[in-house]
Amino acid sequence: MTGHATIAESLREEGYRLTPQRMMILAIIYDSEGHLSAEEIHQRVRQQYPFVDISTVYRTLNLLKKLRFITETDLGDECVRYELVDKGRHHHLICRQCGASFALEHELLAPLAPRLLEKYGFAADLDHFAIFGLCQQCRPEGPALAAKKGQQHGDA
Amino acid sequence: MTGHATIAESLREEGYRLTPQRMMILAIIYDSEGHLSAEEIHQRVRQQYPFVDISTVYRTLNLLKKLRFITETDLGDECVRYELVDKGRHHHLICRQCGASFALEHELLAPLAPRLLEKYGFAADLDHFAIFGLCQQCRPEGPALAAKKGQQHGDA
DNA sequence: GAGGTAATTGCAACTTCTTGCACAAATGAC
DNA sequence: GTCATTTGTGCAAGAAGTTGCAATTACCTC
Repeated sequence: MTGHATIAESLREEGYRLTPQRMMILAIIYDSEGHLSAEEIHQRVRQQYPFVDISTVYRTLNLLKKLRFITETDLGDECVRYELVDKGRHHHLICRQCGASFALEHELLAPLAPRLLEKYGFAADLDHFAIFGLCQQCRPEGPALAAKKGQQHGDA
Repeated sequence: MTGHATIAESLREEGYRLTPQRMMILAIIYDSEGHLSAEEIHQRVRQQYPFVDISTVYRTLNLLKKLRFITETDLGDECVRYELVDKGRHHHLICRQCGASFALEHELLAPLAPRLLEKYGFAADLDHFAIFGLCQQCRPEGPALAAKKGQQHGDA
């Protein structure tokens, strides 16, 4: 059984029906390397089933999100993206000035979970965070030691 | 000079104009205790200036957000809320099952910033996080030791 | 205080995502 | 395989937020 079929089977075990639409959306997310937007998923689905509606895509994404098979991450302006949870936990550092995005391995955030559990009894979903800020290039006291202060090399 | 007037002055120093609309929106956010939605802000503004458009509210909120006078936080479904940054940094633990929200003091998250700066040269904006997960009541191995397993006391 | 200029606003159209509803189809029983 | 049940889908309308544009107005200079 291939990867997305495993998730599909779990869906069915939870009492949800396995429709071709759901299978296709799962397969597309599974096969994709990076993060997909709802619109991208919709377009790929339509290459096979041209009559699938965008509302079905959103409803399926919300279901998969609720069951925690996928994560939804807002990677900056106009970019909500979806990805399988178990494709490896990772997070993003996103520069609010230039929009650049950097990967952040899970290890740096991981210690937070046990501390939240211990202190608040709260089991945090640290699946896929997007942390905004300023990258090295855009910090005023950045690499060139404020030589470019006031300049921007882009705008998020 | 009252609090919101200080921010207004900063706005002007940055080259932005002080319009009555902006002053009012600032005053409303400043005077409010909790987190306000765009719609709430719009309604309060209209009590004084009935002709202010919702788009002006959104544009002003986006400007204040860009200048980091306010934070925008998604506190669960259908709830994007705005708050002054310097009213004290705090974060939220939000239960995805029952929707309950718990305050999280900044201290627990604060150590992250220097580590991101050191390791990635990234100056993170750790202003106002919303961390989703399961609260003590909703965890299967929660307070009553799995007695209520399978039950939900609400739905986010 | 008057005038010029460019930022800001209100309006309307638009995009993105959600929801209600009637019909279609996945599942389970026979 | 057929039938009944109940979930899921497509469509269209709606809610939330954004954008283009002409008119307004805050701010600077005189």
